[in-house]
Amino acid sequence: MNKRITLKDIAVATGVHVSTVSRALDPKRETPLTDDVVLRIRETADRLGYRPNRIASSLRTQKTMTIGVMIPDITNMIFPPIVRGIESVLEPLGYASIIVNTDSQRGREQRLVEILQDRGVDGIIHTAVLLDDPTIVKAAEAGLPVVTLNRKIEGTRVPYIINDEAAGIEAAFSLLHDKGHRHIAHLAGPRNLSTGQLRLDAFRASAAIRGMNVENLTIVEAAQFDEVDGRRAAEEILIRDPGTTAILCANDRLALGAIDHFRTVGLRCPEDISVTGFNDMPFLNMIPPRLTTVRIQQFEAGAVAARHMASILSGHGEDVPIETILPVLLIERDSVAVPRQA
Amino acid sequence: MNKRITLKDIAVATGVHVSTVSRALDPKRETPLTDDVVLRIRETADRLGYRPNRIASSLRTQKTMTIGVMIPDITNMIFPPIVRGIESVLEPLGYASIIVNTDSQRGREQRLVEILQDRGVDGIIHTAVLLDDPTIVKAAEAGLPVVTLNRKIEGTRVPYIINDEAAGIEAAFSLLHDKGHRHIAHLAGPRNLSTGQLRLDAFRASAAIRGMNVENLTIVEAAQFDEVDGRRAAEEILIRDPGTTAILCANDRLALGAIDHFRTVGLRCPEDISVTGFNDMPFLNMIPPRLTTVRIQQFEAGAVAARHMASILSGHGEDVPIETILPVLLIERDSVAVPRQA
DNA sequence: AACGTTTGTGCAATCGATTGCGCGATTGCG
DNA sequence: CGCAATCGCGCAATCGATTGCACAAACGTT
Repeated sequence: MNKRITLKDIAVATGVHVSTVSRALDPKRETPLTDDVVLRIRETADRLGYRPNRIASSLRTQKTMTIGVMIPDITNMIFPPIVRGIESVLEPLGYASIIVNTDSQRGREQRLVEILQDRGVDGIIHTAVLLDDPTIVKAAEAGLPVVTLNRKIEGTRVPYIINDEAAGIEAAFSLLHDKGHRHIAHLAGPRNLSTGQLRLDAFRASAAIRGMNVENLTIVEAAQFDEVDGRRAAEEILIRDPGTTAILCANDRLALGAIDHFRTVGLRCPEDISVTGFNDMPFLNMIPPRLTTVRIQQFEAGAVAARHMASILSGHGEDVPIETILPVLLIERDSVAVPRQA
Repeated sequence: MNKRITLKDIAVATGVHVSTVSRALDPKRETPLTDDVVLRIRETADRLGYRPNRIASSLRTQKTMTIGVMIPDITNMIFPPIVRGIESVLEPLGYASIIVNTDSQRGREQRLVEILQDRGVDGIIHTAVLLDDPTIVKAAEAGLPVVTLNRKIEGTRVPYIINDEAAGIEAAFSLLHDKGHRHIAHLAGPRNLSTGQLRLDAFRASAAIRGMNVENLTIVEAAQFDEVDGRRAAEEILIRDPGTTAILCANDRLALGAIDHFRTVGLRCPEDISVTGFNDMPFLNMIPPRLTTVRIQQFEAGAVAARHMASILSGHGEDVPIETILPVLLIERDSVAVPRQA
């Protein structure tokens, strides 16, 4: 167990003071040093295999070069690309990230923010889902750099990156409407999640601009963004309005569940009923009927968030826009057709 | 920006020395203290909202309560459950984890180990894939606690957790053989990845115990564990042995690719050719034909690895077994049938 | 030649928590 | 009642890197 090399070791080896070694090894050196000394120090440093102790450095400088990444659940397939997007930007800059899963639980989220702060993260990238979580807001107001994904925090200067949910819903709605659908139901996500609420609002807006009576729309809210609730909600939609010819779902998994329910009651998609999803998750194009859906830019969203965070941390916080809206893309596949009796 | 509370602040507030405060707040206190003092300190501590500075603590104790988790790629769906399994154990114990993606690149892996060591991680959990990566071995030999997943490191005392790959392959082989298949090909994974090699070996073994000529087996190796290579390799298998009635694939994605290729050449699965996968990845049961595959315990594997790591870190390293083999489960679905001309 | 600048380096404090050592006070025992 | 053992707590060093300040040497100026 050979001891780690420290500045002191190098200082002794070269016969200078540790402060000089520190300065010689500092890339953006403030104090002038003789080239000769710098060279000698550099040389012995990597001859001895010196690796700076980040802990000590962090203690002194109050910077850990670590950022916290809060996500609901890494096993949800839409998040890994976001994480990689973040790291694609932050890792080259020397930052490491601590990823925590909130499981969308308020209490847990609060504890995790504390944990991250205890560890002295330089900032937090927060892929929010809960519509109201005061913890992260408080942290931001206390001066911790925060960037959020999918979530606007009103009344603060916290930058946020969101996908153009409204445009995505509108594109899907437009497609259904253009095909001739007039009985379009919405299988909504949980209203306490930002994406659930936003997509619901967008759905109503799309209906409204086409002169449809917003009051009469069939809208059923799922409790979870999963297949089980998709099935349940789809069943309820058919009960509430048997004349439904198309269902615009708040995400792919709900759509998959809905289609599965239709199968059990003998309805075929898209012949009997059209369905659209949202997210375009991996392998979706291998599950029949290949779902028409809206693709969002996950990797890019993470990368943008990370770039903004990096700007803030390097003191250029004023350059980063409060709002960044990423474009989405309608992916037409096989789950939409003209309504049966048009 | 209100300053953080430190031990010194509490010391001043209660009129004792910081060392006393430190001891009073230490749950496993070595030095005896008056209950009164402890109480007063504890009380003022959380009145002031004290949160210990882990950085300072780490510097002094040489423990960061952080472990590094190295995985090939978090966007590969089999890894998120492993990560959650790890965290389910480590987080309650006060550990945080830094997750890094190696992308199965040797050079990258080496840099990442260094990065983790620079950050003073207390240990590394390494979900290995590359069959030979000297970096992690060196780190382990240098005294860093290491536990590996999916990978045995010969000649060391590094504990490893593996799924019972051999049993899984044997189960799949046995199923195919029992159905009457005698021309069973293997669509192997990359040989430089541990799972690729292990499953290939197991395939040969299964064939051998049934008296089949191991030399004559049709085995094609994919360069990547993905659908594209699955298609390519499947095509080659049919060229090499048109009489093939079943293909045992080294993982699900290869199997999916293979089936896709069969579709393009007019072969149906399972009517014309049977296929098995490995891993039982999410949503696999929604992709037709529902693949018969071998389920591995990802979450549990991560949890076990974490438990072993925790044991080592708490000084009970001698209690952890070098080898842990997790059972697998054959999941029979629809991609296997009796051969066409039996 | 005298004096003010620069220039290169050392000194020492600092970040906040931990911990071996030791001192004074209390307790126990004979 | 005296001495030793124990107890409770303070002192100060320590972890390793960073950085404001001081200081000496070298330089330039008049």
